[in-house]
Amino acid sequence: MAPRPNAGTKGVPRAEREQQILDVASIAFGTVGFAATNIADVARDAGISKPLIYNYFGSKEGLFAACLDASADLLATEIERIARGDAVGIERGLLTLAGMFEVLEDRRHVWRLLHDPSAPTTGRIAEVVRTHAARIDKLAHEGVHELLALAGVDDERDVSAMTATWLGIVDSLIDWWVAHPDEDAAAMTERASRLAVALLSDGQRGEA
Amino acid sequence: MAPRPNAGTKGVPRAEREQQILDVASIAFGTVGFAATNIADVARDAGISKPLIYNYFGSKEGLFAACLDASADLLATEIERIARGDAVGIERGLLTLAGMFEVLEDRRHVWRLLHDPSAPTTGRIAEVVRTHAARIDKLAHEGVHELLALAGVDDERDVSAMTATWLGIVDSLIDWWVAHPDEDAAAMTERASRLAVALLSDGQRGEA
DNA sequence: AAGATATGACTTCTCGGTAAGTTACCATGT
DNA sequence: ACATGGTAACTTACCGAGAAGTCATATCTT
Repeated sequence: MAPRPNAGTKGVPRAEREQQILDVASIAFGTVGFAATNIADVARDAGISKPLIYNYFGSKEGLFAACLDASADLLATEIERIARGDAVGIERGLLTLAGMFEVLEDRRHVWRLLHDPSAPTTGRIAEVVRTHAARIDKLAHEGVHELLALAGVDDERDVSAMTATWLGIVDSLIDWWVAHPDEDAAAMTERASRLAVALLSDGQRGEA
Repeated sequence: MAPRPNAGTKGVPRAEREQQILDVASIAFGTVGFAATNIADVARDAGISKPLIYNYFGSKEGLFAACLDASADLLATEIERIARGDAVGIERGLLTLAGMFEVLEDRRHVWRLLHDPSAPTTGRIAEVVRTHAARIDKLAHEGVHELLALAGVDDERDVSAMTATWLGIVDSLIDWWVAHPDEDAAAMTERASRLAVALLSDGQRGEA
């Protein structure tokens, strides 16, 4: 048999290697989505071979699910923590954003995995996504319900639409953040506050 | 040769057939994205065969580009029309939304084609997407710049982040609309106004 | 006859996934 | 000290499904 010059262990322990792979994969999945992500590319970018990924994660779906599992729980837990606080309305929203920026600081793209339309709608991925997304949606809905109640709006469809909008706002701020890597979590938090204040300032009143 | 029972014309003129295909394809691309869309499925759903699609649109990319071309121009033109009006701030935003709901009434999913991360980033698609997206982004940026100026915010990054957020708001409202097909454009417009008023109401002030 | 509308069957190629083997490390017995 | 064997970390080379894209041909209208 011909020798295989690159075979054999490189002495990197599994846990560490898995993390490297997850980092690269999260970026790929988060950037172009599940369907457009190529496992061979992920392997190349992670500096290892394709079978190692399959050895560690089983399948493309398994890899995607692992990316989510590694972070989504942290995220939901943080949001729940803030929900237990006594902030309401816009204040709660801004606090939540701050918490999310903190948690996502080094894994910004993970957020997008929760809303990847090209991800499978059946099987393990769907289940994992649904679980995490439902947890977050529930909290968002609760917060928005509170916020709208303060303004005298109670229609369930209004709350539903506003919840979707709130999640969309989070989406876009995180997307913007991904596009501006020099910004840190604290700066994003300040920026978000500044924009909220500007929107609610006297200049905007009475025009709607 | 054995006869091919389904071959031959069905008497549907090209223009009409193209529109049928575009309708089906827009939904597919808009729902699951470019990469996850299967041309054979599109053909089946449109009630015709795959080669006809290739005959009319040349390639998967050509089909995607045609979906955009058929609608994005209408959309940008409408937004430009509103931008030429004298509305500013939130008011301009709401008017723009109303115009978009009107234009998108029967082609709601098209909006998502403009932000499909799984679409190719080179070639004709990229060019078409960039052209249309740039046109809309420019108007959004302009409107947001105006709005923030009213509140005394001038930082370019703030404007940039707020523009992204605004587009995200539009995104999510349209997504919500897609998920609630019974709602018509007028109802969406009213809903958006109601939510804007609620957000800017006294109940929310002084908390940020 | 010509040209537009249409399709079944095919080719080609990408990409998820796998089989089988290679190298390094480490524990144990002598 | 050093063979021995077990295990973890790794790769090359390949397979097969399925999807993009094509070809040759058929049917309808004028």
